Amino acid sequence: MKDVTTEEGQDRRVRRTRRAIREALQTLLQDNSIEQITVKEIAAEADIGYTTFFRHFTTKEAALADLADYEAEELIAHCFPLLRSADSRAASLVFCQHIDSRRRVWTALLTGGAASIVREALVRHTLERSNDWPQSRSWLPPESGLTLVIGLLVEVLGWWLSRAENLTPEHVSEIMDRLFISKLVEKEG
Amino acid sequence: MKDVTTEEGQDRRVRRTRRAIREALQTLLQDNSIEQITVKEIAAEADIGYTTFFRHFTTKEAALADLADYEAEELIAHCFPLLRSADSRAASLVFCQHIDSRRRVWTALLTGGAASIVREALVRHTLERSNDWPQSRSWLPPESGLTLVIGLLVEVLGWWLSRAENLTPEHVSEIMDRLFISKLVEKEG
Amino acid sequence: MKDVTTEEGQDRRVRRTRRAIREALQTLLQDNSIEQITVKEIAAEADIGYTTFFRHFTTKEAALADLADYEAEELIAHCFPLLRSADSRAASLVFCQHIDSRRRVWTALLTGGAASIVREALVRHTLERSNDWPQSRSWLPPESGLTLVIGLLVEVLGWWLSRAENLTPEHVSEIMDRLFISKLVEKEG
Amino acid sequence: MKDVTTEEGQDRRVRRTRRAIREALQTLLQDNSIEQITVKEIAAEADIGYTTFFRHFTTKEAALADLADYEAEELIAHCFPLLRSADSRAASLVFCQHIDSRRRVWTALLTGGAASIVREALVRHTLERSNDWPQSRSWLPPESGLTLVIGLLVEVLGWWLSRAENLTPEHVSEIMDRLFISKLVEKEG
DNA sequence: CTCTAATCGAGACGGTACGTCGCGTCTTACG
DNA sequence: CGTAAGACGCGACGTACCGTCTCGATTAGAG
Repeated sequence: MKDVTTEEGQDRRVRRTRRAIREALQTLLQDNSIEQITVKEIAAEADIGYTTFFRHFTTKEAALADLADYEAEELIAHCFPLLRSADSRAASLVFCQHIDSRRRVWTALLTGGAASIVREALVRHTLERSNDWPQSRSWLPPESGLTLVIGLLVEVLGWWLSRAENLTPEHVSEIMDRLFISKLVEKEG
Repeated sequence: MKDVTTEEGQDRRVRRTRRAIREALQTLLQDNSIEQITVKEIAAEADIGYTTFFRHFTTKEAALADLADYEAEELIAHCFPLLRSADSRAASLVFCQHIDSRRRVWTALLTGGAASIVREALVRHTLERSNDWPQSRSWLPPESGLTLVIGLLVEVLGWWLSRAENLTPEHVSEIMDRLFISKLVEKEG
Repeated sequence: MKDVTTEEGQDRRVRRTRRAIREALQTLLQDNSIEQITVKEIAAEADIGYTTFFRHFTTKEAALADLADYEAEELIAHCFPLLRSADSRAASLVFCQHIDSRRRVWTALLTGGAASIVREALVRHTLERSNDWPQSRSWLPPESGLTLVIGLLVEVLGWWLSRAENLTPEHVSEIMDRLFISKLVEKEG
Repeated sequence: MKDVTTEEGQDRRVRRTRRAIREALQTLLQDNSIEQITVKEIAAEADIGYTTFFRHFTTKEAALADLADYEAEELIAHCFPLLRSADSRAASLVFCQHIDSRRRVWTALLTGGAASIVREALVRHTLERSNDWPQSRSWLPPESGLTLVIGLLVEVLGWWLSRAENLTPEHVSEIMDRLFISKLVEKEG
C-alpha cells in the first residue's frame, strides 16, 4: 500500500491522490530543494490532509522517488530504441530533446539535491529493459559500467539545467557525444 | 569569525577547536551521510561543547565545506602541475593515486551526499590557481566548462569509491582518460 | 489557543493536558520557586512531551498565571459574599480558613516569587464580581485602592505561610483584622 | 572578596569598579526588571569587562542586594530616630519624604521584582539598630512581627511607586498611618 | 622611580534552558 | 462508521545567558 511505483488496479481515489501528490511535489520542486520542502507543504499544495500523505508514502523522499520513477520510465521508453543504434550523435540528440520538452520537471529533479534518486531510477529502468547491456568496452567493468555512464549523463544534464541553461539541446547533445558517448560506441582500438 | 577556511593568525584554542571539528566530521562521515550526522554527534566526537560548534560554523554543512576545502586544496596542490601537461594519462593516474592515498576521507566526502559541496570547492581552488583555464575546446562553453569537467571527475570518483571499490587507481585513471579526459587535451579536429 | 484560563468546549486531550500541567506545576512549586523550575521538569512531572507544553502556554509564567487564576477564582467565589458584610472579623476568618484548607497550593503560590501574579489574578477576579468596590474611604484613591488592599492581604498571607507557619487561621485573621481590615469597614471619622 | 557591602580599605580601582556596577544597575533597573537585565548589559553600562563583574559579585542578584543594602542603610539611618516616637503620623511622613527624594532608585528597587531583597535588607538593618523592637502588640508574634510590618510598608511603597505615582508623600503617609501604622503605636485595648 | 603583584579587558569555552520546527503516530470529533 | 483534522511525543536545531578559564596589558602602591 505504500511507496508504490506502479499502481494499476487501484481505487480511483487512491490514484487521484497519488497523482495530486506527484504534481504538488513537481510544483514545489521548482522553487525549493527536496529537503526544504515539508510534508505539510506538499499536503497543502496537493490539497489533501496532512495525515493522508502518510497513507501513500512513508517519507517525502519516497514520494520523490515515485516522481523520479515516473519520469525515468517515460524518458527510457522514449529513448531506448536509439540506445543500441550506432549513431550515438542522433541518440544523444533525441535524449536531450526529450529532457528539454519536460524541462521544468527535470530541472527540479536534477538540481534539487535529488540527482542520486533520479540516477537510481534511471539505472533500474534501463536494466529492466536490457539485462545485458552491450558491454563491449573491455576497459569498463561490465557490472557497474552502466551506473557510471548514467551517472555521467545525469551530471551533464544537471550542469546543463543549472549552470548552462541557455544552451540548446543540440549543443548539449554535441557536448555529451564528444565528451564520452562516442567513446562508448566506437570500435575498440 | 565564522565558516572560515583559512585562519592563520588565530587564537591557539580556536585553531585547536576547528581542527577537532574537522577531524570529528571526517570520522563520522565514514559511517553516516552528512544529513544523518547531528551537530550533537560532531560536538561529542570532537569533545567540544555543543554550543561551541556554532561559534565556528553556522551549520554542519559549513563545517563540511571547510573540510572539503581543506582536502580540495591538498588535491589541487598535488596535481596542478600535471594538469596542463599534454600527457593526460599520466595526469589522471597521479590524480587517482592521490585520491587512493586519502581514500577514507574522499570516500566520505564523495559518497555521503556532499559531492556538490566538494565539486564547488574543487572548482574554486582550480580557478584560484588558473583564471584562464585552457579552453581550447570550441564545443565547450568556456565559462562553465570547467564546472562540467570537474563534475564529471567527481562523478567518476564517487562511482569508484562507492560502487567499484575494488578497482585500482590505474584502472580508474584509464577509464577516466579514455572516457573524457583525453578528449579535452587532444587536438581539435 | 494559548495561555487560556477558561476552556470549555475543548478536545478531551487538551483538557487532560492542561489539567496535568496545572497539577504538575502545583507539585513542583512545593519545593522550588517558579524561576527554579524548568519547562523540562514541568513536562516530566506532567508526563507530557517538552514541546507539548508550548502548545498550551507560551511560558511557564503563563502556566503559573493559569494556576493562580484557577485558585483565585475559587477563593473569591468562596469569600465574596462576606466581603461586603459589616462583620470584618468574620470575613477575615472565613478567608484565612479557606487558605488554610488549601494551604500547600497557596504556600507555593505566595512564597515562590509568584505573589505579584497571584495579586493580579485576585484583583481581576474581584473586579469581575464587583466593578464598584465599596470605596467609602475618602483617604484611599478609589481607582487603585483595591489593588493596595489586596496587595496587603497577599503580603500578610505570604508572611503567614512562610515565616509564621505555626499560627492558626484564627490568629492570622485577627492580625489582619486588627491591622487594617477593620479600618476599611469602620465608619469614617 | 566577593558580594561585599562595606569595603573600606580597598584598592582604588576596586572601589571605582564597585561604584560603577552599582550605578549601572541603578540605571538599568529604571527600564527593566532584574531578571531581564543580563550581566553583559551591566558590564557594558558600567564600562567594565564582562569577567570583571564576577570578580566583585557572584551573581547579578548579589549586586542588587548590595545596592538594596546601600539604600536601606540610608533610609533607616534617616528615619530611625522617629520610629520609636509616639507620633506615628510624623514618622510616616518623614519616611515617605525620604523615599520621594530618592524616587528613581526606590521605584527601580520596588517595582522590578526585587522587593523581597529590599525587604530583607530593611529587616536586617532595622534589627541591627534595635534587637528589641518595641513589641507591645500582644496580638502580633514578637519574633516575626517586624518582618510583617516591613513587608506591609514595602507593599505600600511598591503600590505607590508603580500604581499611584501621582500621590504626594503626604497623602501616602496618611494612607500608611491610617491603614496600619497607627494601630501599632496606639495603646492596646 | 622602579618593580612587583593585583586588577583589569578580552573573549573562548562548557553547559543549561529556551523556544521552534518538522516528522510520523495516534486519538478524536464530526460528517 | 470511516476519515480529516490536529494533538501529541520525539528529537534536532540554533540562541541566549551563565559562570569559568586563560592570556596579556595595565596600573597601583610599596620599596
